[in-house]
Order: sequence, then structure tokens, then C-alpha cells
Amino acid sequence: MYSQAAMTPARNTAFLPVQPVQRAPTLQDVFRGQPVDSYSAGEAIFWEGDTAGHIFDVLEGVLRVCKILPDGRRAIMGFIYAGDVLGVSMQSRYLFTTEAVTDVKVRRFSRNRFFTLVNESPELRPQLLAILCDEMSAAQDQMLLLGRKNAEERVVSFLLAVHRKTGVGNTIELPMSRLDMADYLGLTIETVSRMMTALTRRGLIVATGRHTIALPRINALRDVAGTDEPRGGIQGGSSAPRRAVWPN
Amino acid sequence: MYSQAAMTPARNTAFLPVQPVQRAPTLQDVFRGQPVDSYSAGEAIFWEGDTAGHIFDVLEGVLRVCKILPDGRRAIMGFIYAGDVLGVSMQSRYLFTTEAVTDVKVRRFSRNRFFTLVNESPELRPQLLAILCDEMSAAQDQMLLLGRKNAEERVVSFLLAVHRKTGVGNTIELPMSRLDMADYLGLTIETVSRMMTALTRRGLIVATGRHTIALPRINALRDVAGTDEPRGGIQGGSSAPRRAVWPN
DNA sequence: CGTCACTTTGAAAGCTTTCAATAGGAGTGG
DNA sequence: CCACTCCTATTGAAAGCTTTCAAAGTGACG
Repeated sequence: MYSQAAMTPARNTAFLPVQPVQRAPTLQDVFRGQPVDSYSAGEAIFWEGDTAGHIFDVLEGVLRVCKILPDGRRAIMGFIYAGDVLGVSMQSRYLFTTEAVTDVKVRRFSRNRFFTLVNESPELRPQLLAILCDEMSAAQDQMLLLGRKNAEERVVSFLLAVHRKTGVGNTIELPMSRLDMADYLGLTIETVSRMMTALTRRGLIVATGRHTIALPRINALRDVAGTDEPRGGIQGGSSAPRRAVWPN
Repeated sequence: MYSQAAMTPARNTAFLPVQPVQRAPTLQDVFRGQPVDSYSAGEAIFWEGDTAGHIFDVLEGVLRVCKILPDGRRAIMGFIYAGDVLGVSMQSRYLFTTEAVTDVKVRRFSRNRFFTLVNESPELRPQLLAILCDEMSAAQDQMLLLGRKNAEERVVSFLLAVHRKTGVGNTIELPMSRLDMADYLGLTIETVSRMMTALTRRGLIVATGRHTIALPRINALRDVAGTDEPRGGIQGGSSAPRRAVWPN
């Protein structure tokens, strides 16, 4: 769900005079000069099914991306942070609703013009591709989490993912509510709460506030996560219980 | 990194296998003339973590794409059919293992050259984008399924998805085993089996063989699926209705 | 026609959810 | 600045759905 300012190899820098850093354009540059839109926590940026008119560059704050079933069940597909680009993996309509978790500032850009621009720029094209591949990678990790991890593994995986993305030292911020976490992890708010309590009791996490948490034993957490490094294919599978590695 | 490859100027145009075609070239054209590789059911095409050297055009058969946790738990991220292109959403390494569900025939093409070609073709670029967006869309539907649907809804959603993709009349083929279905739906083989039995008893499906199934009452199935048409967002924000919006 | 692998079915166990109530925090107003 | 209120989070206990364990059934194939 994230995008990275991936790959911007400083290739020509050596040839450039000291002064004007004519770095290759980044996707973020596309949004330069666009007006800044502000949203308060809880506000929607757009809804699933809306005509996908814009792409967004997130300057500040955190967003959640979600889908809702007819009976009200909600699933959060991901959280979007400052520096991420929102709305690239869309064709004509938004695939999900996006709402502000915290107060948010974004720059908006016409989707058509965005794709035209990117399409015409040999520098930007690979960046777009990189974003899409990163999103796909994150989505697949999430499918693994939702399909095969238990509650504790899900919560720990989430804490570690947040740490990787925005952690400072061994501390992380969780701006979203427990309900958001639950809807992201395919759990209930109570289960998330219980897992957090259990982790605290075991000394694996230390809650400074409800939304600030220290991870004093990250490696122990990694052991609990089930895996943040899903390993490749296994042969012969010594440990694979009942679950055939080589069906058929 | 594929993105670097994408930026690499074409230097060996002479080797390009894309034949002059009258109509606008399609991604499949890129694979034309490549030798056909065959795999038997159960064989792996590539492994998660392998260097992503190739992109594949599936000519025949069905593949499964999966990830495995260290203790052997497996999650299937999707099934790939003839006509699909495999391996586009990759950076330098394959994100998942791909195995043949049935006997399979594919054409293989160097990933670097593939991205170079696509990057240089104004006709192919949008097609690649479209594929990635479709993959993203499918991944998000799957996250919704895994995070918020119950066993019955998962199985029915799957049957409907297969029908949409490859159904003939009201009949579908399920070339994969129950274990594959289970690992795709985040369930166990027993639960899948029980759900199929229950659906049969209710007359919602009719099993001709273990792998051939008729859906005589598709609309009834759609009602059961939870939704194949996730509706738009909720107004307001952080206070999503905890459960059902309407009384159950 | 027998074997092997996959599937179905049954019963008990387990993990997460549901229901219910208490606790904690942030913001507001006196 | 403190009391009050509302909303979010935590905790407890029971219920429920899916999994686990076990065994029988079915079908493909040599």
C-alpha cells in the first residue's frame, strides 16, 4: 500500500557542476505547485466507486484505505503515510474509500494528466512501476497474514511493519484507533486489545500512551511474527505439518 | 532492479522478437516466437526469492501462486489461467512461488527485455498498467474476503469468481484440489468440503464430478457471497459502524 | 481389481468473537 | 484548574465458528 521514492540512482551527479542539483524528476515533482488540500481526521478524501479523477501526494498525516460490505463489515486495505502517492493503482474508478486517520494535507493532480505526464517521461515511468510493484508486494504479504496468521502474529507483524515504515529508534506511533487496527488485521477490537495486553505482560512491548509504543525486544517480536521474511519454497518439508508442500 | 532495466536504452533492437504486426501490438505479442515450455501438474515454474529472470505468458493450463511460512503454513495468492501474464508485478526477485496445478504450457521472456520493450512502446505501456491495476483490484477483493468474510461467503465468492473468469453457461471447472482452495480462501480442507456439501444440500450447487460443478441458482449464490459488489464508503469517518448497519 | 491419494464426514477442542461492563483519556465548560 | 462527559480501550465470561483429530468413503490409475 505504500509507495517509495524508490530508485533514483544518482547517476549523472558526477558530471554536474556543484551548484544546480538537476536531479532526475520524481513522481512527487509532478505535484509541485498544486494547491494543498487539508482534511480533518475522519474526513473522506474519496469514496469507492467514485470516478477516479485525481491522484494524491500525501504531504502530512495518515490515511486509511478501506472497503465495506453491504452489511457494514469493514476491511482496511492499508494505511498511507506522508510521502506516499495515493490512487495510482486505479483505472476509471476508485477501488476503495480513503479517509483521514489524522489531520491530513495532500496535493491533488488530475489522474489523466498524471498518467499522460508519467507516460511521456522515461524517468517517471519506472517510478510508477516501482510503486505498483511495492503495493502488490504489500498486498500479498497482507493476504498471507489474513489467510494464515493467528491473532498474535497479525498484531506483531503489524507493529513490526509500522516500525519498518515509520519507527524512530525502537518506538512507534499508532495514530489509528484499535478499530482501525482490527479492521486492517481481520480481527475485532477486543482481540487486538487482548493481544496488546498480552505482549505488554510478556515485556515484548511497552505502551507509553495508547498510541505510542516501544518495542524493546524487536528480535523477540520477529520470532513471534510468524515471519516477516516469508521464506521461499521448501523442499521435502521436514516441518510442514499436515499441510502438503507438494500437493497433487 | 527492473526499473533500471526499464530505463536501459534498447541496444539490441535487432533481436526483438516482436514481429511487425498490423494491428496494435499486445503484450502477448511480445512472447511470440519464444519456445514453449511444458510443466507437469505439481511442478514449480519458479520459487519465491529466486532472481526474477523471466515473465511468462500462459498458453494452457492453470497455475497457483503461493507463499509459505517457515512452519509450513501455505497461502495461495491466486490462480493463473491461460491468457494471463505471470510475473509482471516483480522487482528483482519473485515474490512468490508458482506451481502448475494442471499440466501447463508457457512462453518465457527475459524480464529485463520485457520491461525494456514495454517501456519503449506507447501501445504496450498502458496494457502493462492495466494488468497491474487488475492485479491490485483482485488482491484487494481477496483481502476483503480473507479479513471479513465467513467460510460460506468465501467459498461462494470463489465459485462466483471462477465462474466469471472461466465459467461456461452455469458450469465451472475447479482444476485445483480442495487443499488449494483452502489455502486460497484461508480455510482448511475440511471446512471447504463441509461448505461444498452444505451448498449442495441447499441446491445452490450441483457437483457433476469432484472438479466440475454447476451453479443452477447463481443469483441465490450472489446473495450468499456477502457481496461481489462491495458498496461505496461510509460518510463521516473514524466511527464506522462496528457491526451490521442494519439488524441482522 | 487393488492401491493410493484425495475428499467427505463426525466429534471434540480451540481460538476468536460476541455480549457486557469497567476503566481510561481527551476535550469542554464552569 | 478541575469536574464532567463522551468516546475509546480494556477486561471478563460465554458462545460460536473453524480447526484439529480421526476415520470412512470415493475415484483415478496401474
